[in-house]
Amino acid sequence: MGPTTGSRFVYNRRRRGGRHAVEEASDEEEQRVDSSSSSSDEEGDEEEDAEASGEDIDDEEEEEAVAAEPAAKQSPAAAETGEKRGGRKGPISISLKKVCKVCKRTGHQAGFQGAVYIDCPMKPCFLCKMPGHTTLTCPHRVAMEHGVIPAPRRNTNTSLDYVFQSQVKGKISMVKPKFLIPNQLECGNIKFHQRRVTCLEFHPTKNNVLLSGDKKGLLGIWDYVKLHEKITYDSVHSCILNSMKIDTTNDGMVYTASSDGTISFTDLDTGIGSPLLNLNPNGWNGPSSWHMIYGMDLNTDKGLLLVADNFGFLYFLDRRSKTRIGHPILIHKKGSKVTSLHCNPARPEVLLSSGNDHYARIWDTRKLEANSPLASLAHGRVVNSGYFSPRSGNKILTTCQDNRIRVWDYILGDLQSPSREIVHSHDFNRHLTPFKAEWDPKDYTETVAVIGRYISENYNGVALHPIDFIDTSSGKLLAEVMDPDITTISPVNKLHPQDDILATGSSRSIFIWKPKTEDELTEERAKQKTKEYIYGSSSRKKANGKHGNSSGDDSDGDSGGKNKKAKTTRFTHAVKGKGKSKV
DNA sequence: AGACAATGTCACC
DNA sequence: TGGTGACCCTTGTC
Repeated sequence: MGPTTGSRFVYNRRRRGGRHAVEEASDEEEQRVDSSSSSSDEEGDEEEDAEASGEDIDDEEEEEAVAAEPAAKQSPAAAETGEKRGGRKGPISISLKKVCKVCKRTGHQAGFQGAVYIDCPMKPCFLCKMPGHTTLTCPHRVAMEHGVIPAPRRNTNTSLDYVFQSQVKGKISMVKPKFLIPNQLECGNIKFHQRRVTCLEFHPTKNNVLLSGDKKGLLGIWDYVKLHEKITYDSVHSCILNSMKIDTTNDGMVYTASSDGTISFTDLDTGIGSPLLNLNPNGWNGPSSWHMIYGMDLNTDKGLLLVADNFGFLYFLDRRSKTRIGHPILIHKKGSKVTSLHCNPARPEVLLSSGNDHYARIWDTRKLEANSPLASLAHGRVVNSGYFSPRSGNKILTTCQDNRIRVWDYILGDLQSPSREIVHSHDFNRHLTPFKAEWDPKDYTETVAVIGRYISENYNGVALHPIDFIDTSSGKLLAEVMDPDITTISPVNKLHPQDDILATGSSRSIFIWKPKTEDELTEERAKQKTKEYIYGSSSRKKANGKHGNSSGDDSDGDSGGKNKKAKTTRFTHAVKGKGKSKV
């Protein structure tokens, strides 16, 4: 992990002003992280399919049965023949016949072949979850729309539609502003964090300043124009930093919510903070009593900080007196995590909560009691996030682990079922920060949302996980933003409140994207017709094959399984989605 | 290059 | 209801 030695991660291919763009965490920030730092008492017992995951395709069929020692890997085949896990007495016969690592049957193999992932045909589609086809042939993947299911109650010409037309549409511009997709990697901060990035927030007044939090509780502050100006504070929280909010009355201060059960109010210049709330005053007494805070939002009208924990309760904090107000109120199923909170931008007393109980709920915080939501929006699985639309507050956008993004067009209307369900791959949650679709705060029409994609696509022989821009009014995929050097998944994405800038948190790194310049656009127009929306990224133009996973990696990093995918160049199909344009 | 751990949700008992 | 084990495209370290 040599510090930077000429990090070959030179990201500003465009060399604007010759800045060097990518830096690694500086020495003093870099701490040795040993993998046994957290309790290693849960010893891994997942030895099973190590063998089956072999990816080479040479066809040595069957090899000898072997007498295994108790500690040896248990053969999947043995597992299939009813050999009990853990019952490891005596010799076990192991057949090394190639089996599918997913279903343990022979005759097919799931896994990456080059940059293409071959599904196990025995499983339902990984994307839409329906049986009968695999991800590769899923209609939601093949269709340009990327999978929109129109809701039953669309365009019914009822009085509700009339209300919607007159009240809502009247307030929002029908003329789409010129909208550029920030699809060009401008710069990156590699391994700025010690653990995966969990949240990002642009500073509302200090231009070019990005705040970031990670799984260890580290708070990062980075000026991405002055690339070297970056600070991390590691004493603010002791574990996952789940949410951040800059104080609206003092923009030098930030509220942070963490799985350590505290809310901190921290000075951005000094890193010195005071705990506003500690839900674990008695320390660790086991997981059943440990409070974690995920959802947090500020009601600027009333000067209230709203906070919710992993047991389903909502807490109020008075911003000025820094004290708790009232009792905690149960807003989701008792014992279940509240994943996000959002105050309506137009009516701050209206709150949207999302939870692990498969519901998003709307509340009136002025008369809040348990079991008194204004509405409960049912979802198929855990709801990762829910947001009101950023201007009118009339729409709702939720991200659910059933691989669907749901949109409600009008909160005063019938909320029984969503106006739209958009199939989108984002259901992985175990080792990644949960994906959250977020509105573009600059979009007056309140249609564009951004969300990272879990499932990979083969781009010129490289398996990449794009960041998707989605038209929530139609379900259309507006743009897939990716770069061949970013081979990791990008679950955390934030659009700048004013500028055409996208910030991405991917693993431990942070990236900044900008739209192409006018010159580049002109050049591109000459080549192919490009309309209002700009698709694709430089990656398309890069020579295929060579790619380079993360740039031949920065001397310490991205080695491992992912590279296998990235380096393999056998499959170099045409790029998917090329030439898409316009909406 | 390959093993493995970290770790959230869900089905099942 | 609480415990347990399984889990399809991870990521980074050893």
